[in-house]
Amino acid sequence: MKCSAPTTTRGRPREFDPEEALTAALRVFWQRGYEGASMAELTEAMGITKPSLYACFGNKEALFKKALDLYERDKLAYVGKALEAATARGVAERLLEGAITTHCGGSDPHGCLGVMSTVTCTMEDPSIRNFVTERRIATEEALIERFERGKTEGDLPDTVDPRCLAQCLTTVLQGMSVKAQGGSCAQELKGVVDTYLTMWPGR
Amino acid sequence: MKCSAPTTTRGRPREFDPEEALTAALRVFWQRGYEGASMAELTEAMGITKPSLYACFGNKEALFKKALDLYERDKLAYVGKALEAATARGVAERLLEGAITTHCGGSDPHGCLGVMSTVTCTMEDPSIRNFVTERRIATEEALIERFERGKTEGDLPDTVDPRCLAQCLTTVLQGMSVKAQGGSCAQELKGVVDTYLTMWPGR
DNA sequence: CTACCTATATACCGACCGGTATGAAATGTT
DNA sequence: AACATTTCATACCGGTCGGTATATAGGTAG
Repeated sequence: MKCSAPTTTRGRPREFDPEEALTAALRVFWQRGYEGASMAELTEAMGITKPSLYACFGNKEALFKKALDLYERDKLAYVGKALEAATARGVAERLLEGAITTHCGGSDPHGCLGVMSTVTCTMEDPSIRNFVTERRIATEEALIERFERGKTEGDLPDTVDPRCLAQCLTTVLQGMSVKAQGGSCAQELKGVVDTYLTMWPGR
Repeated sequence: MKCSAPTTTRGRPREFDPEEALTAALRVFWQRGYEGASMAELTEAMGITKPSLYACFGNKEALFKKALDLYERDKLAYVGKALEAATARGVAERLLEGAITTHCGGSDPHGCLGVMSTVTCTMEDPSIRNFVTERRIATEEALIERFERGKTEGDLPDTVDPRCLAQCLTTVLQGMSVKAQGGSCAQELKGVVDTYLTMWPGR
């Protein structure tokens, strides 16, 4: 990978920090979407010129994938933590509250980059679409397995299908992202979460 | 409005049907989004040339608004019908099932044009964003009022807030649109709907 | 028929798109 | 000092974007 710092630095040293630049790029993609983010806007936010960007990150598509990686690692870390909750209900609570703070929080753009990409990249070239879809399916499968475990542990009634319950929860989470992007405030989403958790079956 | 047929037809008659053309434009917007739909693609799908489009519909933004009007009138007619159900649960059932057939149905593009526009037009000029937001809020308010009525009629427990319940339901509906656009099939959404309706409070 | 009006088709506009060629500047190596 | 290597800054590439000027074709009104 070209953007990783080689052990022996030959040639003119790079004048910017790739991680900082990638963080800036992530923010642009986050609020403009993949197509909506222009190279001009990206380079300006990253504080570098286009040739530097292409030399370090490849092209727009590769930059987006790296930004999405960073996004999942930093902003979606709460998902992994949520799966470690003691009960199925605890998992749902942590996911829903994490979604509020992450997608409706302080200085970051509202809404989920993954959801946004799912919606906008329906017709994009398959490379980037598959990249987004894989991540989504992976976390959903992890959630299903967690609820299957919860069912064996008595967290969920025998009547509920763990797969359907997991998909219902992700549906709510994705809907919350839409609402956040549409301008809903954290308080409004809090009401949705509380209502949904009241309806939640089991412990 | 220029595209309405005047009673006395002077000048060369138009060679296309504006409603048919608008239907074709709606389909393009539906699967490409507002920004993703190019004028070239639109004119080709509509079977007319660019000057004809501009003369009849104004510009891209005006065309999109007219298409969104048509969309709500034709494809979202089930929403108005759903509000006429006898009970709050009946309303939810009709909305959720209508969402499946509409957003995951046969020949039409998957997903909801309104949700898609909400997500993609976050940064668009305010004119089109407000246009989308107004529609969304209007239907949400109607749903809230319907659930408030349902609560007085005993459809809902005293413990639930009709506003929060309505917003929770719209969250699920919007999430279903995301899932449909992401490739989920009707059967998968059916599982979500069934699970959610099982959790539904009251009749 | 002539005058007038409107829709059509073609070609074009400046602006922006993602991406790159080019040459100078800055380092390590010899 | 001379060279190899890498980054930087500038200017530029063909293509597409939304939108339009222009001229012609097809109608009604008189």
